[in-house]
Amino acid sequence: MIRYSKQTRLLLAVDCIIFGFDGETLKILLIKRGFQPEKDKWSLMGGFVQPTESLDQASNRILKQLTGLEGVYLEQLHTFGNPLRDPIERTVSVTYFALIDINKYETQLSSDYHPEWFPLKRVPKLIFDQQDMVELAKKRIRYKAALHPILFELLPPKFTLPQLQNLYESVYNTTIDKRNFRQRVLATGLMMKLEDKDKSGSKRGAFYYQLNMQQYYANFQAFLNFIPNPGNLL
Amino acid sequence: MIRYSKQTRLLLAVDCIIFGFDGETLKILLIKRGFQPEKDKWSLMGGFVQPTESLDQASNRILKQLTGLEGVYLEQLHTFGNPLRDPIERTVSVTYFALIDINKYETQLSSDYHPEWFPLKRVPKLIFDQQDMVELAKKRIRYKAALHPILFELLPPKFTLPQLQNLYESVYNTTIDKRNFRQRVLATGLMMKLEDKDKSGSKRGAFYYQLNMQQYYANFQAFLNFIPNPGNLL
DNA sequence: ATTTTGAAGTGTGATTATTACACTATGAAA
DNA sequence: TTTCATAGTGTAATAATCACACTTCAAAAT
Repeated sequence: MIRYSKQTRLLLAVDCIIFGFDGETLKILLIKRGFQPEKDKWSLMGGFVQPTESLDQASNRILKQLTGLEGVYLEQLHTFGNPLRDPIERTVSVTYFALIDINKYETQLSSDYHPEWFPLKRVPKLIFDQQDMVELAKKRIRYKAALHPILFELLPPKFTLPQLQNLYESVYNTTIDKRNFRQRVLATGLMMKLEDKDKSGSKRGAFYYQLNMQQYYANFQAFLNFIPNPGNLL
Repeated sequence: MIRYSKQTRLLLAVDCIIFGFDGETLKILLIKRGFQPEKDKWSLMGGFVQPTESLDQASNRILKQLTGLEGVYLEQLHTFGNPLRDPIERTVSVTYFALIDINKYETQLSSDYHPEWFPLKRVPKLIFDQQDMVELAKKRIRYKAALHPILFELLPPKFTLPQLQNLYESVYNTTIDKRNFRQRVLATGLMMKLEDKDKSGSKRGAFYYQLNMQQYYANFQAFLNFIPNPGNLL
């Protein structure tokens, strides 16, 4: 086999920042690392890129390994390549962030990794430079969600407007006027009102909505304004 | 030395998409590839990541190698890792895009690589998946410039408003009303009007402006609207 | 000297988007 | 039938955006 001689080869890993929303706060899923170094420390779910797989395939594999989920929102975030980030051997890490419906996850939990959900404000110390990865992912999700309807990926297929508002408020750590929020999001035409209500949150019940997938895909790249004064909040 | 045994190591490269603006059109800088495979074909400037350098260091090194420039705008774009993208040996490429002042470049040109500027509409066939890299870079620059004042990086320190407008019009392949454009950009407070004029473009001459760096850094993350209806143009 | 020329520069009114803000409706439980 | 907690609704004021056409300047030509 011909090779590019004299060049250094190195390890390539993929690490996933997995976001979920429990109705209250935005959380990320961490595992207890299963091997040395830093064994049993809290860590992002990750793994080495295998010889025949692409980076997207690797990240999907890793996500499925932990959550059992496929076909979820997964986007490449950034590649971290500081030469000393892994003390054992140089390893470059391509990070992805995933947005999953926390309910779908809970039923298919793979417990090999002792995974746990942590609210973003209470993320434990992480190994290597994973703290930076999480920070960057937080920034990115806020940035992107201010303009594009990605947060729906965190909700079940049927959701209520109060749920959606909670989600936005928790992502941006702010409060939004109910009337303005409803007007704003309904004006996008992304949501269809359903007949039935969610009665879990109140006696009166709140109407369910679901995404209009046509509109969703058509408008995904448009600059939608989901939150007031987004620039102030990032 | 302890290592992660049994994992495959692979080559890591950095490729740079270098943008410049000549006053007329937005261009990228390409080189004739100096080694096999695909020797002498048009290619992005790139190189392998060296054992002791970070990815940012590698991209800066590569950019300097070609242009002689340091301290220019350089941002990580995306990492391409399709296992078959390089036919010789698996090589993952971390791409960066650079925005440079084309005038600064011309004086320090390194000709070892037979570099040439190509208008974005007339980019020749590129090797491997570099076509995808360029497409993505184009999208990213449009996306980002719609919200953040990055295009100033393509202009000399002193520039005129007609120049700036030309730049925006050429990036978005559109025309913008002069009055609205001036109002819009001056309202950001990013620019300071200078005493002297550029007389090269007209008899009357256009006033030079320069960036107010305070404002520039302070407002960089804010969502500024530089072009009308950005969502329609991306 | 006067005129021509070509780009630079300027202001306003109409439309649209955004914001602030407070009460009523519902239905279960007490 | 009253209480309670959350769901749901409208409007007016303000701000942002858009469309649109003429004047100013200074060099070059006459």
